[in-house]
Amino acid sequence: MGKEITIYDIATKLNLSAATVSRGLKGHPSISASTRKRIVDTARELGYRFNSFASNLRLQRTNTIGIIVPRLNSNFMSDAIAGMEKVANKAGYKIIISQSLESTIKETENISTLFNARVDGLLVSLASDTSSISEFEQFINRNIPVVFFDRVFNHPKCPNIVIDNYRAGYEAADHLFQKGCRRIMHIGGNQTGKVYRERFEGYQKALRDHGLIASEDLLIISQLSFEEGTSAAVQILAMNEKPDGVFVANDACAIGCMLELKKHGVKIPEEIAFVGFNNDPMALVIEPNLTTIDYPGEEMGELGATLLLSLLNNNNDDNFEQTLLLPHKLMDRQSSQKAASLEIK
Amino acid sequence: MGKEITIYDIATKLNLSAATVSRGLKGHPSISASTRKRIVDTARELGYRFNSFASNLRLQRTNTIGIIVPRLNSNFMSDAIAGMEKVANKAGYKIIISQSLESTIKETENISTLFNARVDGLLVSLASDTSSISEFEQFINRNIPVVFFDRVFNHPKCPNIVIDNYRAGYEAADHLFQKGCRRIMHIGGNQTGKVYRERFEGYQKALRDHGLIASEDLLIISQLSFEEGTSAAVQILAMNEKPDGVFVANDACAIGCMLELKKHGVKIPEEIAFVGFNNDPMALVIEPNLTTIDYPGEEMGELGATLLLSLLNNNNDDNFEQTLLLPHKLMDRQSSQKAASLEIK
DNA sequence: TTGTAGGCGTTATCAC
DNA sequence: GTGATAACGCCTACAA
Repeated sequence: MGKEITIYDIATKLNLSAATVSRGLKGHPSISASTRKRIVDTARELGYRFNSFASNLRLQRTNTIGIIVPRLNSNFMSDAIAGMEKVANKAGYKIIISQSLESTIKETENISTLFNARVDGLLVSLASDTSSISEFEQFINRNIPVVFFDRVFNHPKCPNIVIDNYRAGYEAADHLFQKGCRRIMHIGGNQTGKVYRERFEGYQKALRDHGLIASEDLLIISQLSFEEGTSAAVQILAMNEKPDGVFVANDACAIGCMLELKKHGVKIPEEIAFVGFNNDPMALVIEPNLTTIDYPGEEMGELGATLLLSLLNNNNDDNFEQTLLLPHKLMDRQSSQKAASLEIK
Repeated sequence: MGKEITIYDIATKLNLSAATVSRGLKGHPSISASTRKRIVDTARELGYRFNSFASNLRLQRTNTIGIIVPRLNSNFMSDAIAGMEKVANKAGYKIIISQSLESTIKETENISTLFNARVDGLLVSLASDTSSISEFEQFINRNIPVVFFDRVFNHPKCPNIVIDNYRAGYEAADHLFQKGCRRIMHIGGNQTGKVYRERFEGYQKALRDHGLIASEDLLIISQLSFEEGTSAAVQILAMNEKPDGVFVANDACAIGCMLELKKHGVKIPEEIAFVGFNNDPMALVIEPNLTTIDYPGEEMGELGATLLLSLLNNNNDDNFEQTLLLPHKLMDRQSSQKAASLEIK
């Protein structure tokens, strides 16, 4: 409640002008060292704090970047955000975070909040059923950079940071084939966005390449929660011709499914082999360990933030790669698992 | 790059004053419905966007709350933050998040960043080795509310939101005793802050109450990572007199330890029983499922944000409970586990 | 119901 | 090396 100290207060006390104080505080070269020291000391003494609004208002920028994600509380997202925070913080930027909770409506609200907050740029992973990015036009039209990551949307002005979900899906299914599976099932996510659709398409292609059919019976689409994994297992148990391999588009769901199958005596991977996606810590806990696609969250966040910052600083508006592919990696947990079980004996 | 539209542009276009436009946009009662409509329509037409700095500068508040946490990417934290975001967003507040990465130095930097960003209030979970909160005095002195959660610090002006770690530690150890354990080990975290110290003290008390000794041999202090769980297992395997029960102050570490012990043929819980802490999703994946202390992250976040907002709006500066205890719950996974293993047979 | 005027704190420009 | 001034866009007492 005590009145805030401004540069005028410092100026008055030192018989200087506010302009000089401002320059002194900023380390402007034209201020003598002794004056600068007096200014800085007095500022501290009086308990001065910089007023970033006034500065923002004057400079027309905020040093803030906005982040919109579907959910904050997933392993991948919190890693990604941790990476962004690191990079942004080091560069003197603050981050404002909001979550859409997978709702396009809430996403739209978040967009306009961040728009009004005048963030300097935006890092976005879309809600799963967002099918248009017209809401982002207001940013794009003003040359405020928007970078999509993970759940992306193609737009000539917006860089994308992703992994090659198509190839990863292909590799996952191919891996199961190489292990001898011939009835390979897929449990996939919402097909509105690109991510899960591409994983699915990669899976289909792998099956075709091996002369297998990706039949409808071998497909379940869900929200990929742990619980839906359990339900999927129930469906599998009821099937006449069971799959001998399952590629699940995320680990939590895969593990829910595996646990339920194991509970009913299904041998994994002998009877049904699994490949998941995300390399969730749980994948190393379940037995047998889950083979999965590793996918660098923190790195993706760092890269996204770095890219956004470079867009902010240079004006090379069109001088970027449209799509940045980060390497993913299939973590084959079979071999290590066999080694582990040998050790136990 | 196109010039920003201001209320003056709208005013000019409509032959009104800026004051009227300002009021119209805010829904001020003294503006006629028809005028308001013309204002709002014109604003939309011209692509006006509200300038929150100018408003902030004028109103001396930001509608922003700052959050400082040790790490963003833990289950508990991302739940807690998700809860805060929900509440804050609903109340029209933005959140700015920063992580200390368990470093008191970075924490101090974050504090001053948020101080300069002039957040209206602060939600804080401290770095594990922070032992003084003098850095927060600048907020407290200005009556900017600071609410601590999880990793808290007692200060007459700062509410704390926690669970009863002492009791939880007591219950965990007591549970092991009830299951028949008599050499009960503790793997605890950094003892600088209150959280892990209280869990440890609760454990000690339980042992004393049952006539057992909490000997030094039965204590390991670590950072509680998964990997340190593995190392702890190695230590246990090397012990002459092994424990028959272990209370670990978090699940990740407990599970790292259990997996390694299982790899070496130790039967869990028959030879060594475990109780963890956090109710991490992994606890339901490991076999046998891990008995653990459940601890509501999202709720704690919601409560923290709600409390902070109430402090912002009322001026009941001293009219709050110093410490809010949230209920925790010991999730006994033994019984369900036995049921599950029966089913499998 | 609407308008006038001044100020929130900083910084860039121009002058000295 | 330092100072005076105006401007950033909004809001609110006060006046009409």
